[in-house]
Order: sequence, then C-alpha cells, then structure tokens
Amino acid sequence: MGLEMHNSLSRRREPFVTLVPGSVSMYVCGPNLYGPAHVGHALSYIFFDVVRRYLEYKGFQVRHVQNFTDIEDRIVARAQEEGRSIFAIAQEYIERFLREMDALRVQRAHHYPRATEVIPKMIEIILGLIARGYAYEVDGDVYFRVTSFSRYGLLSGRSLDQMQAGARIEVDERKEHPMDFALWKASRSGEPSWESPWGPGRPGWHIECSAMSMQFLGEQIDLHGGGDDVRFPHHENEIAQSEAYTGKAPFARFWVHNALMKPPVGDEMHRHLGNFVAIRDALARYEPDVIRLFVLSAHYRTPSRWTDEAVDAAGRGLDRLRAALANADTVLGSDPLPLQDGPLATKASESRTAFERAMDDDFGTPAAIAVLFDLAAEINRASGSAMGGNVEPAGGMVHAAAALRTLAGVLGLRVVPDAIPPGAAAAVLQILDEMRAADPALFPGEGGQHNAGEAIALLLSGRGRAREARRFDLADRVRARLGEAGIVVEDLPGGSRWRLVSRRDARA
RNA sequence: GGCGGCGUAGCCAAGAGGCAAGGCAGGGGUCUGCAAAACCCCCAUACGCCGGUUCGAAUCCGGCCGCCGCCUCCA
Repeated sequence: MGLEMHNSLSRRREPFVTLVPGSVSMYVCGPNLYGPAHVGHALSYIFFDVVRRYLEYKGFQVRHVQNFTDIEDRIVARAQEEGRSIFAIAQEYIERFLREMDALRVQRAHHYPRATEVIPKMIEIILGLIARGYAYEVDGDVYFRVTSFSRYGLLSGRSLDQMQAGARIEVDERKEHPMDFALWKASRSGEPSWESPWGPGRPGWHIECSAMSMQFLGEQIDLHGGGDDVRFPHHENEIAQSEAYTGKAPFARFWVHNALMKPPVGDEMHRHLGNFVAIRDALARYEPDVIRLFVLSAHYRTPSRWTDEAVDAAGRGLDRLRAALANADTVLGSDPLPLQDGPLATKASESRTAFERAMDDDFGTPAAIAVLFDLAAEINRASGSAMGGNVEPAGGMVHAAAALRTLAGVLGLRVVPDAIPPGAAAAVLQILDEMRAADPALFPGEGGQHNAGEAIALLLSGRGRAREARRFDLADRVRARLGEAGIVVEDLPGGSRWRLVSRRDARA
C-alpha cells in the first residue's frame, strides 16, 4: 500500500500522488516573528519534520520551504513599543527559532525566505491580479476581490454568504465586499514601507506565502502545511490569490493541517494570551527525544494537551526504548553473535512493514510508536535470554537493533541518551576521589586527568571488586552517589552498566 | 447563526462493522547481596447517553448531553 493522507481540501484521505513522480515540493507555514515560539509551534514543526523524514524514507526527493513572517501588524507594533526596528526583532527571533528547532532536531528547510525578501515577487503578483480584475486599489491599499474568485471558501468549507453572516469585525467601508482582504497596505506614519506602484506601503499577511511558494517551488506544489488555525483565512486567501494569478489549480495538491496543542490549563495556547509554554522552557526540562515522543504519541489531527504528567510519561517510555538498544549493544558487544539470521531478523522485517503500514495511513505516528515498543520488547526478551546463556533467540539481533534505530530515526528520535551534563561530570570526578580516599585498595589510583566516562568506568570496576569482597557498603555507596549525580548503575549477569537518567521532569 | 472537531481504563492514546493497539501508573512474580533494568502474569464484558440498522457496532444511522475550535491576531 502506498502513502495516503488526509487532504484538508477534500476533507478525505487520498493516495499521495505528486506532480512529478518521485519528488515532493513542500511548503510549511512558518512563525510570525513577533515573539518566542512555544510548544504548539514545536508540535507543528516536529510533525512536518516527520512528514519530510518519512517521505525521504520512502524515497522521495523533498524540497522543503518554510517562511519567516518578518513584517506584519504585531511586529510593527512591537517595534514601535520597543523602539527597535522590525529587522532587529525579526533577526532575534529567527536566530532563536532556528536554535530551538536544531535542538529539537527538526531538519532545516532548504529555504527560509523572509517576507521582506520577496517584495518584488509580491508586487508582480498583485499587479497581475489587478490586471486580471481580481484586485483593486483604494487609497494606496490593494484588496483581493473575493467575489471574483468562484472557488473562494472551498478549503474552509464555507460560502461568502455564511461568512458575511458571522462577520465579527468592523467592516472597512472602502472595500467592495467585507471579505475582501488586503494584498498591500498603504504605509502609515512611522511604519516601515516599500515603494510600490500604489505608493509607499507594506504587504498584507497572506501574499507572502504565495510569493515565496511560487518563487522557490513553482506555481503548483505538492504539499502545503500549517496549523489548523491558518486554514482560514490565511490558506483560503493563498489559494484565491495564487490560483487567480496563475490560472492554475490546484495551487497545492495536498493541504495538511495539524490540530493545535492545548496549554496545561485552558483551551488555547497563544502567545498574545500569555499562556504558552515556550520551547526554551520545555527544552530546559525535557530532552528533545522526550518532547518528540510526546508530540508524536498523539495523531497530528487530534488536539493534545501539554501536561507535566503526559510529557513525563513519554520520558519513561523513552527510557524503555533506550534500554532495548542498550541491551542489544550489551549482547552484541559481549559475545560476538554468530547468528546473523534468526527470530529477530524476522521480527525486524515485520516491524518495518508494520511501521510503514502505520505511517502510510495518514502518518499514524501513535501506531508507529507502538511498533517501536513491540520491537523493543522482543529485543529485551532475546537479550535477557542471551545474557542468561541461551543465545538462540537472539539470532538476528543486529538486524533488530538496526531496525529500531532506523525506524526511530524516521520519527527523528535518536534514542541514545544525551551527553553527560557538565554538572554530573564534575560530580563523578569528585565521587572518584572520595572512593579512593575511602578505600585505596579497592579504588586504586590518584589524581590523573580523567574524563567523566573514564571516571565512571574506574568507579564501576572498583565497585565490582568491592562486591566480590562483600563490601556492599562501599558498592552501595558508589551506586547511591552516582545516582545523586543522575547516573543509574545496573548490575547485569556479565557485569555492571550505567546510564544517564533521562531528563524528563525538572519540577523539583 | 454557519462550518468543523472532540468525549475509549487512574492518566496519555490508537482503532473506525468481526468481537478493545501501545505507553505511563498500579498489583503479583522471576532475576539480584540489595537495588535498578528487563522479563512473565494481572489491570475497560467495555468505548458520553438513548434508540435504530446488522448474524455482529467504539466503529454505520437518528436523537440527546457535555466540551472545544474557526467564521479577517494565530503553528
């Protein structure tokens, strides 16, 4: 079965067929740069990152463009409040956004055009629209004439009459129709402005995406994504202005919208409401993998709520996946496994199939994650058996571990833990000194420049000697002290192992 | 008023006609010097409520209740 996805335009699931076989042009609506991004943005960009990774996994050549809205009412307002230029504000938040996306391991788009960089293209489109009767100028403003575009309302599933009925804002009397939207706004005093055939002004919000999309991907694209909140009016308007200008439809073959994330308390997470969880704060408390696993554990069209309890639970689940890879490595490392084939090789290929079936079904990440857990359990069973002496069930372990890594990788999960944090590293060195002082015979050596990994290895070997000598007081002390530093010691049949406790709850 | 979504175990969350995935938490075991991890077993006769269609319904139809989003700020 091939990939099928829900198309907002038809409100149905459709087989994914691209304009050019084997390649995908993908445009995702980026953030307005008036403030920091929150976990709702993270959800959207993590999801579309998975869309891209999966398309690439399936062999598509993906071209991915995401805009930065650097000129818009809120940024202008903010610039005036702070006495800074819109460019300074945009620059600050662009850098921050990219840093945060990198931290979340969202693959960078191929292009991140800014609205202010494509103004010539916008003007070209607006001129074309006016020439064809789809737009008109009033006092330096230019509006799109919605009544001229018969398909207006198709994406959002409403008619102009319905929208008029519910219009909740004051109508600008200069507009021909209340729903006509601004393509270009004449500049007011103090606002940044650009020269245009209609005098100095600045672009309306919607035109940028049409301009960028056409400039970087072409007049028709395969996939256009964004949060459910931009379906109307933003995407509806993009379709109208783009298709009216090019005369080609559809502007985008597939419209994909993710449901919005809810805040810990309340219903809507919005920057202007002040009830958001900033990505920066989330990253301070949770590892990227924890955030990704949490986000992807709910289907992208189901609204989820960011709560400590739910994110913590994702963190514990992540530990489980990590344990499986650690077990696999232990088995593969300790005893060169002659069995290339075996039950786990079969399991690996079954898992790939199941994973693809889940993802082909409108990006069913929850089911895909279930496949990962199922595979992990199988690896753990076989590992336990192998460590107990029965190697037979571990045949094909290499393939199972590889499959787990690969499939987790499609979701952007690294599964391996973060590096030892500086604080823990310092603590480890201190613990080593402490144990050497306590019992130089069991913990020999002194001073020396060790890195944290070496120090832990020395501590564990010393602890092994202590256990053999039945000095459980010392052995337990090592384990307890390391535990305080966030390092968990596990005694396996073949020796001891350590791991970092996953960063998943820093409430304390 | 119009359009749309949601309601599944203590929590998170899949499933969309064939007899309730997965994760977290919890209980009981195995293993361990003790732990930890892992593994095994248990944990929704039940999917907001009421009807209907069907051999069979969380899944389809009708009605009702509750919650939410959008209808020119918004991922």
